[in-house]
Amino acid sequence: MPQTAPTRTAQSCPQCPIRHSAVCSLCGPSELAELDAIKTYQTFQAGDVIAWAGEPQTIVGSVVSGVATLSRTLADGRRQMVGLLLPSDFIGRSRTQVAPYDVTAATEVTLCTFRKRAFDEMLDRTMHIERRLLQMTLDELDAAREWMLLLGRKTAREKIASLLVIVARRDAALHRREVGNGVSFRLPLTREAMADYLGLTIETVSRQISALRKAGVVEMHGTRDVTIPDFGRLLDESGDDADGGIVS
Amino acid sequence: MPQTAPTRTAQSCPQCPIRHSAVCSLCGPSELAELDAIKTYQTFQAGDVIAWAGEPQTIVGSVVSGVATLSRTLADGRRQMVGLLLPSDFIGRSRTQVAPYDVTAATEVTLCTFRKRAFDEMLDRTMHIERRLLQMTLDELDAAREWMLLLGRKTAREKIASLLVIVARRDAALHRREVGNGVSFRLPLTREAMADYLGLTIETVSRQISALRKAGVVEMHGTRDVTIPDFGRLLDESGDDADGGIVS
DNA sequence: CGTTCTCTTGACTCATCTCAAATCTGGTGG
DNA sequence: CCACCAGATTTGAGATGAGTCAAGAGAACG
Repeated sequence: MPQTAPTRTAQSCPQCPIRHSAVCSLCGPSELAELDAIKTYQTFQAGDVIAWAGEPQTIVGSVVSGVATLSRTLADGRRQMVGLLLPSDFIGRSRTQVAPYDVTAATEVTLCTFRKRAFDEMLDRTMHIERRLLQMTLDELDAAREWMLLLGRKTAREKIASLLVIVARRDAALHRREVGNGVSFRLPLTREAMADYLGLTIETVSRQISALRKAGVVEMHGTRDVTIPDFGRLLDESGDDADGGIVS
Repeated sequence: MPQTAPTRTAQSCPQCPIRHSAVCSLCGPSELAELDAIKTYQTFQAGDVIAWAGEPQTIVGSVVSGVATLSRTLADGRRQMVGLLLPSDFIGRSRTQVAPYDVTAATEVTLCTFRKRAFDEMLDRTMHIERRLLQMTLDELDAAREWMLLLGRKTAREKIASLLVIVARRDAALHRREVGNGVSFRLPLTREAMADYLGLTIETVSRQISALRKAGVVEMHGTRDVTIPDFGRLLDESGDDADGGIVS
């Protein structure tokens, strides 16, 4: 694994793309200035490991752009992704030393990182960061539980369809569009990453994508670009409650 | 489902069994008095539904004794447990209206519930409750992710062994003992609840327990009481990193 | 244009599920 | 105290979805 050193750059908070959804989103101007003083931007290449499970925690900060993954590995090499980190998501734990997960860049990833000590001290002084961190952690917990339902009870085909729904929705949200018939997007994950995400093997992922393609549920252009001609059809395939169930 | 009305009782905070681990554990005497004023104890019978997914949220509070479960159900009835609520765990979400999960009493459960409005106001005024809630939510997130690894990558036999390890550890912690060879405990879950927890069918749960019994890994006395003659052996069967990996 | 990696497809195996029946357990009323 | 019942659990036999192993087809890259 060719671990390249992260690139460091600078950028100011007010025009930050994640200003209104990241851990700093409840902060006022003075708190923002404090954060500004302790932050550094770092960019990682796709495939780079940002943090190893069990190693002392060196990084806390937000994903500014790109996709990173959290994963755990069993002694014999079986691997399960347990989190997907998208722009504005927070990496690392305040007030603890070791992360129990591998953090890996799935695409090129830029992070806004904070000096850990200074960040922890700010947490103690202000309640805005901590409050936002709680909201975000609760959202992560909901996502993790939705994911548990997928892992425990869905078929391979439903898992693939569910993943496509998630990526389509996120992509639409990022571009401030509605998901609808004919949406196109690029998969930010390799087949292997998809398999790790869904608790499947690469071969099964590949077969189920082919099956959905043959059934006309998705159209593939090359191996990463997807078009969904009928989004409702994809939703049906995902196995989720058809009538929306809990609208979120 | 014979839904009995919960029993209401009273108890004072200082001698509360979960005083030092619940959401109130960082609170000082004055905050504790405030909480005391807005709390009510409620007891539910095994099998009672404490909250339905999608219904307006009526309860926020802590589990004082007993075991409750969080679960989600797919349109066609497939069911996955997504959380196990033990004494001191917090039920409900502040500042939101609907819970996305069914909350069910697995055993007789006593809750220390708070008036929602008053509780939310307290959250805004003090930081101790919110801080503790963040710690607890992070712990829940870690547990959820560990669980995802189990659901996505472990075999049925490993899943059963893992569950037994978890229950044995929790039971030992509750009685302030070490887990060791010869530990005994009672399973707080039916076979069906175990199946929902592990993403299996009850038949597979039953078969794997029988297999572990025949292999001498566990001894069963009746259907709920378990003895583990060799805890290390059970750990091996759980598939987790043998050398402890991340010691937590 | 090879080389190398990723992805797809095929053939076969096996773990887990499904359907069905037998057995056990705890509770109830006689 | 015992017989009986309903629900929970165990066990069996067969079906099947996903994994494994192996090979071939595409893409990406120098």
